Amino acid sequence: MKRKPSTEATAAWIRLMRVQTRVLDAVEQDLKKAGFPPLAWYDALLELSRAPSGELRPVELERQMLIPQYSTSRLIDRLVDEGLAVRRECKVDKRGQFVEITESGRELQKKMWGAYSAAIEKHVGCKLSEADATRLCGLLDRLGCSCGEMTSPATGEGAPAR
Amino acid sequence: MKRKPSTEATAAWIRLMRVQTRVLDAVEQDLKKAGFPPLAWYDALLELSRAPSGELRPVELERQMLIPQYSTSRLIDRLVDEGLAVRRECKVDKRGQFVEITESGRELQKKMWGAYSAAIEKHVGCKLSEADATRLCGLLDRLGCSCGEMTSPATGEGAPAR
DNA sequence: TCAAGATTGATGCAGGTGCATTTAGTGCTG
DNA sequence: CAGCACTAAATGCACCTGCATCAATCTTGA
Repeated sequence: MKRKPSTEATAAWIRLMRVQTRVLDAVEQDLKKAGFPPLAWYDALLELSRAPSGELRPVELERQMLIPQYSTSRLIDRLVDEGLAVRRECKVDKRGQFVEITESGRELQKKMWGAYSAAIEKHVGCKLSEADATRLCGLLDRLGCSCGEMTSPATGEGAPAR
Repeated sequence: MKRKPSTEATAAWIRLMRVQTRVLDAVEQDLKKAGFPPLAWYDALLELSRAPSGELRPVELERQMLIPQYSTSRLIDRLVDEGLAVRRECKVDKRGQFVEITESGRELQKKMWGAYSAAIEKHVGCKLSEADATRLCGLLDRLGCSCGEMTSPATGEGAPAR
């Protein structure tokens, strides 16, 4: 009950850590240089904009984004401070609330997608054929044990989940 | 000059972010639960222990670990505080210094490798065949544009580079 | 040889994150 | 309906990180 990982597994582990860090840093930098906020903001705005009436319970957002509760709470604080979302009270459960994306939030999300998608293409897309990207997905999925749905169509907007 | 990433590339991007986060968190948690310090400490100790006489210039460590200068400086502070390394003056360049691993540092590094390697096996190794691990390495390397050497032999100890 | 510039390492500050706890409200059970 | 366990969200604290900057030293080239 103390089996050692194979050399190959260890190599894969190292690659996974290094490459993710590099690619993420590169994409975050591109976004920052274009004057945009961090990716986490985009993710939250995307989730909100996709929600039925542009609003979600914080606890939903938390589950979608796979980040801890306090982290969600503070992310919402920042979005609200910037006027990208508003907190609305939840009448059926007075402990809770709704967070609703504002028009300004929707605009930012759309503008960010331009820079974001360009960064994905630059740091991932153009380095892999579509077949290889699919292969990579398959291998990664095995590690993550299914991490969710396929990506969306036409408007196609991707959300990571740091 | 604004080509969009393919659906496949976007999916790969998302997987890369999510899976790395999950696997890293899982490994860090295992280490923490076993009462060990963070992975970054292990990486630093490993680099030091591999160095010719167990000592390196901070600037070397920085390059090995691919972390920023100030981060290295503070990591060394912590190692020194815990008695895992000592700072020694550098006579040939009075701006600089050497950081030398202590016996206690070497012991910790070895003990950590037990828990660390078990975690790699648990969260990566046992989910992929060796051939798949190799394929994954190949695909990831294409994104990172060569991220270094193969892993070490017998004593085999892996270092990421967050 | 000496001033300009590069390099090494540390640090103050602002902000982000994890952890534990708090506050408030819900809902089940006896 | 009283009590108790549970869930939603916020927050105080410690620590970590990034950025900018500093002080000290080295290198260089006129």
